[in-house]
Amino acid sequence: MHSFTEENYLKTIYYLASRQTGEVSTNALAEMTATKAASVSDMLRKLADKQLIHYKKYQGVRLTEEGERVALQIIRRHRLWEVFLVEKLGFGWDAVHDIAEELEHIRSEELVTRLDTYLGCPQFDPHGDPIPTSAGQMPQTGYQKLSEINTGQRVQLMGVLEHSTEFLQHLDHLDLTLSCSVTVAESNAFDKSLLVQLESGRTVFVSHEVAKNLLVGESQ
Amino acid sequence: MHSFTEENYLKTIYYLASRQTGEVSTNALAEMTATKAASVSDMLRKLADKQLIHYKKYQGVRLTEEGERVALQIIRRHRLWEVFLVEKLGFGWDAVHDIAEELEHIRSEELVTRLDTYLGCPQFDPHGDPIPTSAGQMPQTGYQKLSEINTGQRVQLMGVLEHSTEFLQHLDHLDLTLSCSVTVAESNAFDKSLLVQLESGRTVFVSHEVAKNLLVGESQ
DNA sequence: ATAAAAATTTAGACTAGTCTAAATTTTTAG
DNA sequence: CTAAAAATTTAGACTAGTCTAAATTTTTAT
Ligand SMILES: [Mn+2]
Ligand SMILES: [Mn+2]
Ligand SMILES: [Mn+2]
Ligand SMILES: [Mn+2]
Repeated sequence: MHSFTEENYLKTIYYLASRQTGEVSTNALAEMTATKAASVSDMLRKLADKQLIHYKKYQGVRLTEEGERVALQIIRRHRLWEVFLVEKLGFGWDAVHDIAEELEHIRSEELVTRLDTYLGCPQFDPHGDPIPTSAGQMPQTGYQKLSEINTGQRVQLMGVLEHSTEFLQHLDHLDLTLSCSVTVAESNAFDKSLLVQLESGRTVFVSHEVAKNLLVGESQ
Repeated sequence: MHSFTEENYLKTIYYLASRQTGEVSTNALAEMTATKAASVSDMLRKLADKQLIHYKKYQGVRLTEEGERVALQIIRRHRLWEVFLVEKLGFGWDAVHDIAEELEHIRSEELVTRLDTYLGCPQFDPHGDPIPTSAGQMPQTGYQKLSEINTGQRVQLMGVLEHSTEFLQHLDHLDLTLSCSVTVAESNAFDKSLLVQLESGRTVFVSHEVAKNLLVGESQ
């Protein structure tokens, strides 16, 4: 099948493509995978040979249908394992990503099927990210960033765009957990920071940097 | 830390050493790892450089204390994952070995600790193999081979020495499951085959080849 | 429109792990 | 004790994935 490395490139291409329009650049991939552009170029040629990406030299890449299928399968595994680690083993949501990065490469269709069933076919991972279906579809969510919410509106915290341990621990510190309801009490015009009221009545200060990385949906 | 490949060599050295006296030979390792003797020689030099094995050229190898510690850790992970796959995900005991071969290399101390707790700190894997302790001790079991049991004796099936899918499915077919009690009804002097009586009263024919690979303990 | 800057690819080299073929050491048999 | 056989190691080569430095292409700015 495909090597760990190939799987990781495909996943990264999918991720970068989902956050922009047009082709994904060599440099963006190099930064994301913590390698050099020269190494990325080599790998892109290989992935193109295997028909996993569309690639014209100097023009960036995008996934083929087959490439996207593989990418979504890896993302599905990653997110299912994250659910397992949090729901069954009791890990914190800030501690599971790196372990899932390894578990996602275990090669067994049967394992994924059984794991999914065992977990009750979850729709979202511990960070609110939707879990691709076994048929290879990425469920769409209509969430907005907290930074785009008007003052006075009440919304529910549905996901995060940043997955670093530091960021997630900061949210824990602020008592901002997934699915909690919050009201935007004040918006500071100068630095775009927010004052946000929790259900408990307590208000917390949320910087623009943080608000940009929080996904929210209609309350209730 | 150590690469997958290094971990697999250490595990294999441990396995071969446990089934013989004296040093493990290059050829034995080559056969077991399905590589060539030349490749094994290269790797042995590397493992010796890392102080994981005692190695004198042409004289075979044995694990150092550190090498054994690493080997036991991998075996512990392998067996805990096998318990998970059978007990939690509902896999058959004949289907878990290959998946565990991959899962055993996931690098997280915390993961193993939590998995162990989650599984209720099991002492044995689905094949009756003892699970090394977190302190790095391999529990000793005083089992005998079914092929060494005298006619008329009643014993309990405690483990298997052969882990192939084919062998395990054959046992399923014979209704020989772990912890079932059996009585040796007849022993055939010519081919050493046995007639064995199950608790149900039914008798099954067990070839010497099969009996050699079944571990039994005192009944009850 | 062109020159400088930025992005990308190519060239050549390195490591881990593997192989075949050849050389060396140990073991076995006579 | 010696010669053949068996086991093991060494030599040289290959692949996947990576790197640095150099070459090439594209983009940007005057
Ligand atoms: Mn993750
Ligand atoms: Mn996640
Ligand atoms: Mn096994
Ligand atoms: Mn086992």
